[in-house]
Amino acid sequence: METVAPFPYRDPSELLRRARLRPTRQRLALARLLFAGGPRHVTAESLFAEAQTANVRLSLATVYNTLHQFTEAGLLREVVVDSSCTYFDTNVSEHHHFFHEDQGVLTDIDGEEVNIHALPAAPEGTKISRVDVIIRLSGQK
Amino acid sequence: METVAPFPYRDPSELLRRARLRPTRQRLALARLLFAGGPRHVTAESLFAEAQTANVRLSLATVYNTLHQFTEAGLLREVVVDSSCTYFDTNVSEHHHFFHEDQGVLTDIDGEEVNIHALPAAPEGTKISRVDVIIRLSGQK
DNA sequence: CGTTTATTTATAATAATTCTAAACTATTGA
DNA sequence: TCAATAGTTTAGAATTATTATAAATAAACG
Ligand SMILES: [Mn+2]
Ligand SMILES: [Mn+2]
Ligand SMILES: [Zn+2]
Ligand SMILES: [Zn+2]
Repeated sequence: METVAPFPYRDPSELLRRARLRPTRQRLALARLLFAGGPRHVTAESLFAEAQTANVRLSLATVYNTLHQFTEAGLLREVVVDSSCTYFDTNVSEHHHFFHEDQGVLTDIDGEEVNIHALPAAPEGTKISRVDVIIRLSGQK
Repeated sequence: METVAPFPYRDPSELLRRARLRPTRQRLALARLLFAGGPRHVTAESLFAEAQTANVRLSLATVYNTLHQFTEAGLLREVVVDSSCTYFDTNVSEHHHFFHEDQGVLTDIDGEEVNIHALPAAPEGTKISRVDVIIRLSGQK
């Protein structure tokens, strides 16, 4: 019986090649951390800490550079939920979020679980680049 | 024929009294700027600039203090759309936003124009404190 | 009034992020 | 294989929105 992996694992080198980014030690390590498991949400600081723990030696500046390069390449997307800190999401497909305000944690909501009925038209001369739905939660767990 | 004001004008002194904040020159001036016209969205910097132009002498620290005090009193609400800058909204009733990304401008969407059908349940032990819908726009106007 | 308490503000501190420029590394194509 | 080139990393400085500090000022209250 075949099981479908919970997340399409992408070979880090392949991924960097496609993004036209040189496969440096730092980028490979970050790609592994980001994409080897299931979908996740990180901040520059959280990913940096994780790299340290995994004994990957790199600078925080490289983490920022890489997160932005990956975002530009469409491998990540930014989620704005907190004005003091930028979150990056490895799930780039259309979906919305719970934001656990007490813990500063983002979790995904399945695409079908939020249904926006009656979206207003974009004003003259503009086009909708994205619709973000953030359900802010308070309380434990 | 009576016309309904587009926004319930609130007497600044009355407003401060109800919020249990002393009616200082600075707060009165900011309350006037914020609530005398129609609903609006400001940043600390934009409101500070406006005060300067109106020859109200106050410090930027007072603008920040006042925006937070007004928010705590329920006269304003924060809107998170841009990780580099905090927006405050004089419209505290339930509604959603267009965010004009090129200009950094927020505009209101009427409550009825967005209809979320099928909102997921809050995870165990949490409660929904707010649902934010941001329609991000690119392009002129 | 005079005393108490809240407010304002200049200024310093903080913190996330970006910038700079020098050192390092991957790629390329003779 | 190797030098030249172009891209990458990084320490450290700079930036920027925001918050903290603490002294001066103003409002409230009896
Ligand atoms: Mn952070
Ligand atoms: Mn701002
Ligand atoms: Zn997500
Ligand atoms: Zn609004």
